[in-house]
Amino acid sequence: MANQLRLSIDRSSPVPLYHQVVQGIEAAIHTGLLEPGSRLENEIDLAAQLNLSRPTMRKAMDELVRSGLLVRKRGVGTQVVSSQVRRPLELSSLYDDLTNNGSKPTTEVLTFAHIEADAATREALHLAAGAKVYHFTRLRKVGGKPLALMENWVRDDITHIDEDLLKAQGLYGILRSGGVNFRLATQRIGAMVANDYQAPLLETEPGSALVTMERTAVDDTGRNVETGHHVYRGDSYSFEMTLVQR
Amino acid sequence: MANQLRLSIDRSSPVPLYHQVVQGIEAAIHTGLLEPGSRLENEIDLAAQLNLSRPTMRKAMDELVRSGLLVRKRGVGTQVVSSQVRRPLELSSLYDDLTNNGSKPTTEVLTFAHIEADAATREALHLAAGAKVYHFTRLRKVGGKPLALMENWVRDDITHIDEDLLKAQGLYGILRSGGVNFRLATQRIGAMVANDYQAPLLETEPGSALVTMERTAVDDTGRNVETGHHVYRGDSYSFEMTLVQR
DNA sequence: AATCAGAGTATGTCCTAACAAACGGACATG
DNA sequence: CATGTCCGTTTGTTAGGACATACTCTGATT
Repeated sequence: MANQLRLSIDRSSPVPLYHQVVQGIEAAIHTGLLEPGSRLENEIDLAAQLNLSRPTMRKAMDELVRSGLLVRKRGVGTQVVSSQVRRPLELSSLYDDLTNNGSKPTTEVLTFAHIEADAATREALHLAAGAKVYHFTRLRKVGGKPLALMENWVRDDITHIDEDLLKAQGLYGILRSGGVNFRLATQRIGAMVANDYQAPLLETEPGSALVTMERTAVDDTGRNVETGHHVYRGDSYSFEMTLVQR
Repeated sequence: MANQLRLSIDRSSPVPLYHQVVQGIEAAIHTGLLEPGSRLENEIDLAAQLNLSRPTMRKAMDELVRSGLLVRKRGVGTQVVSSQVRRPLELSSLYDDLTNNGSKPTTEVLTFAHIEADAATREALHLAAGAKVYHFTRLRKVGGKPLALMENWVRDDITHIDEDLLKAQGLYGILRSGGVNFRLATQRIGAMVANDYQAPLLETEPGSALVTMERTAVDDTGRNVETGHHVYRGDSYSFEMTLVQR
């Protein structure tokens, strides 16, 4: 089979070598140079061809296996699984997802307040009694069509937030500009039916299906930065993801 | 801070050393020995204490970072993020999840057939025209209460399937016994409202919220083994997951 | 001819070693 | 006093080697 992968590695680039390999193989798979089901050469030969050490090559393949593009079998070899693997659910905001997608989302800020956190919020954000948070609800539209109704609570000791900022960009963009490095988030996805408050805002009927998401995000210092409760129109939004066996 | 982690490593065990470290640290975090926010000793000292090399220690920490239990920062150190991290959504069946949870699910097979695959199924499973598949719908209950209504299509060239098998165990269990090694799955989660067919089966009202999931699973040979469309009662099921920034 | 053992191959695990880069605090300088 | 620079600490990247283990295929044996 011996696919000729003519990857080029730039050793003067600040991008780590293993990551250059990841990008190269990803590109080869997406452009169809490496077809699903085809076998790659063995790690040692590939490493030798690129003048890389085996650990570096392995680290690259590890990432590709984790992301679901490759499959390894001991004693057999490494195989391309699929060309159309979705990126695993990313730690990104809806706003980022939409703009990356070429859409132009708009945001309406329905309510905005700087208030003392209630018990549930203090619990979610690990705040002391009396701490204050930003609380706001937003309506996100794409192409003039409402998509999501979002309610969030954000610590106020990170960066200043106001209505104008929220109108102009996504929450995660604001927080990142404020120096937050997100590390992980826990979220829960479920379903509910639209109530009399949600339905007119989302321009749908009470009783129609909504996808719900609750999320709490943590930054690299271990602070719970943000928690939110979002609902999406069920007829125009769903969560797509790839699960990889480990 | 210097937390004393008294892990023990068994070099005669078939369990890889790095995985023993993962298990040890996981246990320490869950038992509260390592509190959220506390800093671990640096990699080199930890490795030395256990008589391990630094790469081995790093590989263990890599896994813990990926799973969201730890956070690393160059020049600073490694920190415990949270003790209550959910396992990332696993490549497992609902049946496995429930039995691991201590519940005792029951399964009713509503329909069962061995039929020629329609166009959508051939597309999803990458089958040639005329290929046959198993097609069945099941109702899963826990504690006598209906939870999920599941419709699946499965290749017939893997292992024999019949109603009795489906009644006794989960689909993934059957397929695994038949020699299938699952590698990855793509799935989509959304919402809908119960229709007149679903509602009575799930013992709920038409118009109530349902969580929907569509999934296609791939095994280690690259075959698309199974595809399904499931609906869950929105008031008793949701998907929980942890997203990790990479 | 069927079955089993072994060789070959590829990934899995583990080691030592070194340098790079980012972070934070201490210290020196204006 | 404020600011910038340097340095120690810690993680990030890369190399090269060694042995273990699982799988496949082939050849020998029964």
